[in-house]
Amino acid sequence: MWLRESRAAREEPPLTRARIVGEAVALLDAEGIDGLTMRRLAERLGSGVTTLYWHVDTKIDVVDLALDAIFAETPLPAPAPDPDAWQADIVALLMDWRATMLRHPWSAALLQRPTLGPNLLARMEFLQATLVRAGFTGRRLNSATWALYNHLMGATVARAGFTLSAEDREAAQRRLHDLNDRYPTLSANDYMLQNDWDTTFTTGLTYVLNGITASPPTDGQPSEVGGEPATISRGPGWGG
Amino acid sequence: MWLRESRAAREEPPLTRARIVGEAVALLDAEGIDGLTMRRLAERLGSGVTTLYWHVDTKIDVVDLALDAIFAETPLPAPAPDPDAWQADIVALLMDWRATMLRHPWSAALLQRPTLGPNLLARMEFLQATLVRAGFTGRRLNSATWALYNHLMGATVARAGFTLSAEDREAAQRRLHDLNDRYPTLSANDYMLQNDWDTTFTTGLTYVLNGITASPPTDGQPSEVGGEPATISRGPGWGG
DNA sequence: GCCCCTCTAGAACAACGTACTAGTACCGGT
DNA sequence: ACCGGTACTAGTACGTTGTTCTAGAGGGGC
Repeated sequence: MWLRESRAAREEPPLTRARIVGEAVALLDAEGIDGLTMRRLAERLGSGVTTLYWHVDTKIDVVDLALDAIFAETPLPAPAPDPDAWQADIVALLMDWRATMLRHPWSAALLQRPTLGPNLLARMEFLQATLVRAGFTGRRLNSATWALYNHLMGATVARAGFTLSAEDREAAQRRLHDLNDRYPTLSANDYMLQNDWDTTFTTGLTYVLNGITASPPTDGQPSEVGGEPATISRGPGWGG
Repeated sequence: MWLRESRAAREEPPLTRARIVGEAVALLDAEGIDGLTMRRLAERLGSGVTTLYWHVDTKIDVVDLALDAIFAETPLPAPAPDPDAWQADIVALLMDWRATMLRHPWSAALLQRPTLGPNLLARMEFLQATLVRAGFTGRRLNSATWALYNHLMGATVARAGFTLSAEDREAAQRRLHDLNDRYPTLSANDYMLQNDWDTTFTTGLTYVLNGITASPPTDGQPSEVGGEPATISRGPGWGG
C-alpha cells in the first residue's frame, strides 16, 4: 500500500507542468500580465522559485502554455446539422473564441506572437475546415480565413485594451469636445462613449461574412471574378 | 554673438522631449520593444539616465509618445475629388496606416492600450468623417468605423507577429503535416506557408467595405433594416 | 553499497525602472 | 555686485525582475 501510494506520488509529483500552467492562468486572471512573476508564481505553488525552471525552460514558455490552455476550457461548437449553415458554425466559433479571450483579458495583448498551440490550431482548423466545406479554395480560402480571424482579433484587442473607467471615458470625451475644431466628427458622435462592444462585434461580423459570401468561392477561374484585390488601389477604381 | 548663441542654446536645450522621442523611435526600430531601455536611450542621447526623467514622467510616456510620433511621418491622404468615392479615401487611409505600422513593427504590439495621441485621433477623425460624408450615422456609423478599424488592427497585428523565418515556417508546416489527422485542412492548405499578406489585407478590406456598403446607411428607421446584429445568434437565422 | 535519475531549492548575477539628492548655469530683482 | 530661483543635468542607490549555477534529497537498479 505504501508502495502504491509512493508510486502514485511518483506518477504525479507535487509540481507538474500542468499545475504550473493552471496557477499561471489564475495569477494572470487575478493580477494581469504584470502580476505574473516567476517568484509570485512559485509562491502560490508553494515551491521554490528556481524549481519552476526544471519543468519549464523560460517564462515565455509559461505564458505560451497559459495562452493555449484557456482555449481548452470550452469544447469546439458542434457543427450545425444543415450543411448549408456554415455561417452559423463560424459565428458560433468566433463568439466563443471572443468570449474566452474576454474572460482572460490578458490573452488579447499576448496574441501577437505566432500562435501554434494545439488548442489554437484546433480552432483555426475548425474555421478553415468550415470554409472549405462551404466551397472556398485557394486564395479565396486564405482571404476569407484571415478576414474572419482579423475581425476577431482586432475587435477583441480593441475591446480588451479599452479598459477605461466611465469617468475617464467621459473626461476624454470632454477633451475631444474642447478640441472640437480638430476632431469635429469624433466630438459630435461621442467617439469615446462607445460601450456596446458586443453588438459592434456581431454587426461587424455580419459585414465580413456578407462580404465573403458575396465574393463567389472560386468556381472556375480564380483570378477573374469581381472583388479581386487588384481592384483596390489608391487611385480610381472605387466609388463607382 | 555669444549672447545670441547662448540664447539659441537656451531655446533648444541639448535634451528635448522631441529629441528623446525621436531617438526612442530609432531605438525601437533598431532593437524592438525589448531593446528600449532608459539606460540605452540615455546612452544614445549622450545624456545621463536620470536626466530623461526631468523631461518625461515615466517610461510608458516615452512609449506612448513614440507610438503617436510615427503617425506624424505621413500626412493624411487628400480626399478624392469625387465625393462618392469615399471608399477610395478609406482604402488610402488604411493602406497608409498599415504601412506606417509595418515600418515600425513594434507599434503593432503596443496598440492594445487606448490610443489617444493627437496623430492617432486625427486618423480616426478622418476615418469617421469619411463615413459620415458617405451617409452613415448612429449605430451604423459606429459599426462601420470599428469594422474597418478592427480589420486594420487584426491584419497588422497578425502580420507583425508572424515573423517566422522561412525555414521555421516550413518546419511548422511539416509538423502540421505530421499531425494530419488532427489538422487535415490546415495541413492540406499550407496554412503556415501563407506569405502574401498584402493582398490578403486588401482582399479582406474589400470584403469589409462591400459588407458595409451593402448594409444601407440609416436612411429612415435605424433599427429595422436587414443586417441588424439581432440576426446573429447561435441558432438558426443564418445559412439561408 | 553505490550510482544515477528525478526533482527541489538557495545564492548570486546582471539588468531593469525609478526616487532621492546634489550640482551647474543662467536670469531678474534689489 | 550679490542673491535667489528656475531650468536642467547627473550620480548613487533601492527594490524587483528573469535566469544560471550549484548543491542536495529521495528512490530504483546493478
